[in-house]
Amino acid sequence: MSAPLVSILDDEPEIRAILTEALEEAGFRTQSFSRAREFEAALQRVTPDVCLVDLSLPDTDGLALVHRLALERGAKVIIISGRAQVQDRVTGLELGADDYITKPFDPAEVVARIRARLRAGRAAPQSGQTARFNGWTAHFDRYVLEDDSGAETPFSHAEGEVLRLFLDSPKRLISRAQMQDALGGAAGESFDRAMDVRISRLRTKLREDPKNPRLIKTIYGAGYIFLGDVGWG
Amino acid sequence: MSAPLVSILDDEPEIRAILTEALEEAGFRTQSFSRAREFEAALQRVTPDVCLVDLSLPDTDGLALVHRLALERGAKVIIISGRAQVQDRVTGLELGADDYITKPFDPAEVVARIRARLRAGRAAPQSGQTARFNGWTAHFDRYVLEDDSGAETPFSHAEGEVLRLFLDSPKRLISRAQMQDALGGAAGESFDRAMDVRISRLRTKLREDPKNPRLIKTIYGAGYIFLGDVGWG
DNA sequence: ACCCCTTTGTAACAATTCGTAAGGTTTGGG
DNA sequence: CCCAAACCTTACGAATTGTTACAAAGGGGT
Repeated sequence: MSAPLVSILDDEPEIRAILTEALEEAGFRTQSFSRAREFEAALQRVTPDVCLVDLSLPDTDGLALVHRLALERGAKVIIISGRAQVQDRVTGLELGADDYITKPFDPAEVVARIRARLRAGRAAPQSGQTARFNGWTAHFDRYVLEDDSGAETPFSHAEGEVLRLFLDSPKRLISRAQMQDALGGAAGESFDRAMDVRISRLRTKLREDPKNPRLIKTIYGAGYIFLGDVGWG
Repeated sequence: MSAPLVSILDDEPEIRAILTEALEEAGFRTQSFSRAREFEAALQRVTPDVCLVDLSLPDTDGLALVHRLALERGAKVIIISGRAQVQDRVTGLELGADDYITKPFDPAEVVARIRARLRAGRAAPQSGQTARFNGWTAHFDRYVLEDDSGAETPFSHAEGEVLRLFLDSPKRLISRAQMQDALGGAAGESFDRAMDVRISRLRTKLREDPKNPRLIKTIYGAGYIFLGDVGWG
C-alpha cells in the first residue's frame, strides 16, 4: 500500500512549495497545480486521497470547483483560503468541503487535518488498528497479540487498554496517575494494585522475563516506561 | 430516519446553552453534560453521531477522553477549546479528533463543521436487502444466510435483528444497553440473558469457533464488536 | 381440534474476566 | 546492613458472559 496522494491547487508558488515540502516530509505523495484546468485534467488520471484547494483562483470559480469535487466526485476537499470571515467558512463547508483552513496557516496543522480526514475515510474508524513492536504485532481489532512466528495470544479489554497506552507513548515515562486517568479508574488505594495486576498479566503475555523486563520497565517511585520501536499501521 | 444526535460536553453552562440552541435550530437532537463521568455513563446507552468536547474539564484529562472516544469507540469527535496554539490543535487532531474549533466560536460555523462530519461519515444504517461479509451473504428478504459455497442456512427474525445491528455498525463497539434499545427489549434483569442466547445462536449459524470467534467478539464488561468487511447491496 | 415443528424466552450451570487480598520480592535511603 | 515503602505475583471470589436444556407460544397441515 503506497503513501496517500495529496493534490494541491494554489496559484501562489510559495504556498505550493511550503505545502509540498511539509507534506512530503510527513510521508505523503504530492501533486501540485496552479490552475484549475490542469488540476481537473489530472483528475481524469488519478483520484487523490485529499485535495487542498485555494478559493481565489484566477481561472475559475473556486466554490463551484469544490462543489463538483466533493459532491459529484466524492473527493475529500480541504479549502485553504485567505478569506477568514465566518460566512466564507460556512459557505465553503456547506458546499461540501471537509475542512476550511485560513491563511496564514501552520504546515503542521495542515498535516494534522489531512491525517484526520484520511482517518475518517476508513470504513473502520477505530480499528484495523495494528501496531508492530519488537517482533510482536498487536491487533486491537481482534484483541490478539501475534508472535514473530505467527502464533497468536488473545488479550482482554483491560490488558488492551494498558497496552494501547504504552504503544501511544513509547520510550516515555508514564506515571501511575496518568494511567489511572487514562484507564478510567477511580482514584484510590486499591486501584493501584489492580493496575499492578493488569501490568503483570500483560507482561506474562509478552513473555517478559520477570528478572529482566525488556519491554515494560518499572521506574521505582515514578511509573513505567515502555521500550520498543512502535510502528502503527 | 430521526435527526442526528449531537452530544455536548462542556463545563460552562453558557456555552452549553448557546450550542444547544444553535444545534436544535439547525435540526439536530442534542444532549449536554457538564462532567465527563455523566457523559461516559450516557455513552453506555447511545452512541451520538457527533461529540463536541471541551478539553478543559475539571474531572478528567480531556485528551485522554478524546482518545478513548475516537480510537476505541469510533465516535466522531470535535474538540472545542480555549487553547488556540497550533501545538494544541495538532495534538488534539493527532489523538483522533475529527476537528478542532477554538473559542470564541461562531455557532453557525460549528453547525457547518458538524454537517461536514456527518456528510463524511455516512455510517447511516442501511436498509438494503442483502449484505456480504467475509464469505457470507445475508439475505434479509428471505431470512437466509448463504455460504461462500452457496449453501444456505435460514435464520429467524430475532437472529436477523441482531445481525442487522452488527452489519450496520461493523468494527465498532456495541454496548449491551444499545442492543437492548435497538432490539426493543425492556431494561430488565432477564432480557440480558435472552440477548446472550440470541447471540449464541447467531454465532452457531455463522459457524464461529467458541474458543476463538472471528466475527462476533465479546468485550467483557463493555459489549460486542462485529469484525467483518461489510458490503451492502 | 390435534399433532408437529419452529421460534424464543427462561433457568441452570459452566467458563471467563478482573478486581481484591495476602504474602513475597525488590528498591533505595539512612 | 536494615527497614519501610513500592512493587510483583498468586489465589480467590464476585460479576459477567456462554451454552445447553426445557417450556411456552404460535403456525401450518391434516
